[in-house]
Amino acid sequence: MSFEVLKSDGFARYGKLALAHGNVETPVFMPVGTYGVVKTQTPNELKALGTQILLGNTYHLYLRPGLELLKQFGGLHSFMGWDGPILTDSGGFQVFSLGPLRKMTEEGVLFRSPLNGDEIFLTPELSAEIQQVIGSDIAMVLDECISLPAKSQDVENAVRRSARWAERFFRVPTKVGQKRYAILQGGTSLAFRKLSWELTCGFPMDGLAIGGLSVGEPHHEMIHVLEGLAPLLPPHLPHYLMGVGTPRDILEAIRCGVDQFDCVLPTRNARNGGFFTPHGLLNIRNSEYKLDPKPIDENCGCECCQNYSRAYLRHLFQVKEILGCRLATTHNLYYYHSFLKEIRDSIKAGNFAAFYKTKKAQLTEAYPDKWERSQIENTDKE
RNA sequence: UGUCGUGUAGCUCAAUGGUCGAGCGUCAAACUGUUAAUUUGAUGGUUGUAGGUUCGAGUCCUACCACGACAG
Repeated sequence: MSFEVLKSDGFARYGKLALAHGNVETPVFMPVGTYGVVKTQTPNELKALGTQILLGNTYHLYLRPGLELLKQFGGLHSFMGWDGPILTDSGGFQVFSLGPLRKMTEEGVLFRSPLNGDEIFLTPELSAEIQQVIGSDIAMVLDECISLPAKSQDVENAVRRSARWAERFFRVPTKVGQKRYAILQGGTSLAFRKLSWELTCGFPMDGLAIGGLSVGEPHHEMIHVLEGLAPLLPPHLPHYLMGVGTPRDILEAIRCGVDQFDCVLPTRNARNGGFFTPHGLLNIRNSEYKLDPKPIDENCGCECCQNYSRAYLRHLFQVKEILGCRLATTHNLYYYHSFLKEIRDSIKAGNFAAFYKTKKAQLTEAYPDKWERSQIENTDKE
């Protein structure tokens, strides 16, 4: 068994995932390193922050540096100097996010490279091949992700096409040591989510991902899907919620049995001056921090909070010095990894339910979603 | 002291005699399997001052003020 649930509390589980490049304790947050680098951080720094496994991207790595170079280096691990586990996304998300630069067909997706306009035809088989050359510990099937809200026919089409692509993906012979995850689609409809599972459950998967969430729907709709899905997810497989999310989203998803997460929020927000704290996102560029000698978070043990004031960090962003991006990324990843560790500890200790209750109250206030924020604004106006 | 030139947003500059704009700055907001150290929005003006010509002046005329260049 490569995945073992060591303790559970409701649907929440603490587990161990054994991969070719080491073991991973779950639930786990996987920082996004699209191009074979978590922007601003070295592998050693990532490890020190508590990173267990990284995410890389098939589509981007295929464009640059390309297969020839990756083959020459024997894969991404040795190329980037990271000896821990790597999960690669299949390029499915780019099908969705690259918008007008692509053309969908049943056979695959025709992309136009944003770099030089070259045509790239990404198929389930090619995605599998690229991920094998990359040498990731976990490869994802190529799926079709759509934005929400969507017409029910479009959601169903995405579910069915993703399943057909998954079938082709799993026909490609496995590479030794590489796990493969299937992906559920279905938008916010539980009926389509169930259909997606029925069409997918026969494939020889090592893990199951939930895709197509956090793509425009309100927080409570995402939670609704996760709650409905929780009893359906096969308990012996690791569950991966793709692209999610805020600390609050993650807490809720773990309650619903999710084991793995990835998200650009901690790293992207960092570069835009957004620091994650227990009290919400702190925008260091705001003038209220101009003279503030306090650290971002007094209770945080990261290098950034141990050594630098808000005033200094704001200064770094004002003058666009790279160190600002670095320190913010350091802080945010430390925050995410520490948060996940707290959750793992609470499940291990058998107190997840109580932990969830107090954290939920805090985070609901600290991280209201777009829909809730507009409610709050309307209340203020009255 | 004289001659010439220049005065428009915090800064650098636009604007046939016909509603003074832009970039940067400043202040905010957004960001969920990264096309993103990005994007969006807001703020910001007695056009150096005082007169004059004109239906109408940032623009033309006069004086003054400030700054710059050159000449003594």
